[in-house]
Amino acid sequence: MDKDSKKDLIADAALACFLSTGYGGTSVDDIVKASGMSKGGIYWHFKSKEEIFLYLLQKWLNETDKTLQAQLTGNKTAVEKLASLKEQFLEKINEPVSAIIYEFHLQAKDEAVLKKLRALLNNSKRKAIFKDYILLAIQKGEFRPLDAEAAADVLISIFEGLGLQWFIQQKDKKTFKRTANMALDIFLNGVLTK
Amino acid sequence: MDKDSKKDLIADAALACFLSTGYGGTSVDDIVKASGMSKGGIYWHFKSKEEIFLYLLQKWLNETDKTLQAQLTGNKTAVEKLASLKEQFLEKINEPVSAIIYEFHLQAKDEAVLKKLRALLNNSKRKAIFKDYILLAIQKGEFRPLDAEAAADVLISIFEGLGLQWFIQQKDKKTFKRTANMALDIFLNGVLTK
DNA sequence: ATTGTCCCAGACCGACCAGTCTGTTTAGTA
DNA sequence: TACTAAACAGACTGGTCGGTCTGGGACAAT
Repeated sequence: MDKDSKKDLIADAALACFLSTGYGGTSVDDIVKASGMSKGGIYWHFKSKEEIFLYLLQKWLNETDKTLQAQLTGNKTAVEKLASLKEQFLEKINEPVSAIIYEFHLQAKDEAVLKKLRALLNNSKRKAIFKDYILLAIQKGEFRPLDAEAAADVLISIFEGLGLQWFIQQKDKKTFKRTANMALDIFLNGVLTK
Repeated sequence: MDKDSKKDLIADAALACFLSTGYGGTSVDDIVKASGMSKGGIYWHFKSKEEIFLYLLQKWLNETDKTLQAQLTGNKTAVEKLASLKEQFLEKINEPVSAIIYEFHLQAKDEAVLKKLRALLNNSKRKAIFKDYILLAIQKGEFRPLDAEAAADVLISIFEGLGLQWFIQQKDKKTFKRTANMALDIFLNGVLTK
């Protein structure tokens, strides 16, 4: 039992709570119940609820970066990479992590906390991974020459937007898949060399 | 002074609060201060904080639908319409309404409230407006034939995603404009007839 | 056995917050 | 003027929540 295992246990329980009722909607006592620990225990490992969230976010960003890198690198074609990323995306679609980040950002009144949040998000390699993916595709002649940085942001925006649309609408998954497919179809049609 | 003017006065004050600190981050007392009214007055017009939010949301959705329709109908070309919509979008970008809706959705524990929220969102004509816009563009031969319903969702997702990216990152507006331009460029490149 | 430290349990506290209640003013009517 | 009901004002309440505090069990070291 390594040092951080208890910390992760608490964080995992907190994650489950956040995913179902959001950051503001879950009390520390909820995390107490979900983790099976006591309040004293939790506050021995973390100094505040916000710190739990930020710890959790960092973990999640790291993992996401890893899986993202796994999808977007290698010898496959750009189209294939994006398709496999889409599958990954559709599997994880029921976790409204983005919405929770926005929520946390909105209600954070302490400027220091906001600073930490921004630092975490900026430290994520997500954007760089997307950018490299696009640069490589351009280099290989798959994508037409374009501003890779901006295109990376566009791709991120598309996925974010899709995820949040799903979160709000919660219609049938078949319709949503159709929309996701259409999104990638339009995107690829817009960037592939003719 | 018509019947709803006071209601709207309260709602406007509440909107200002929500936009700066989110739904959960603003207390009814905040709205009291911002509106210049008393708690008794507010609760005479609204029966709960949630009701204020939903009233506000309805108002906002109606107005948004109107301006949207103004941008996306008429004799202009599809490209011109989208460009003017983009300008409108860039002006209003600092109002994180979407994020607040997600926040509200996340923390809403009462199922009845969620139902009302979904009903409001479904009653919005936004999607239909986008769909009609796309259908017309296809009919006029500007866009290639495609699933207008799905494409409408894609366009909405792009704008939503862009707005939330901006909300989180808060970098310089110039970079953001570049991204927004790139997004529309890619989209149009993906849907225009060749 | 005793001391000390790590890790936790859970009672407790002060702040805050949505909503209520009582009283008062204002506007309309007769 | 007298009456009524709408439209407030603001003190108050019950409950919740993040965080603290005290105590204690486990376990190693002396």
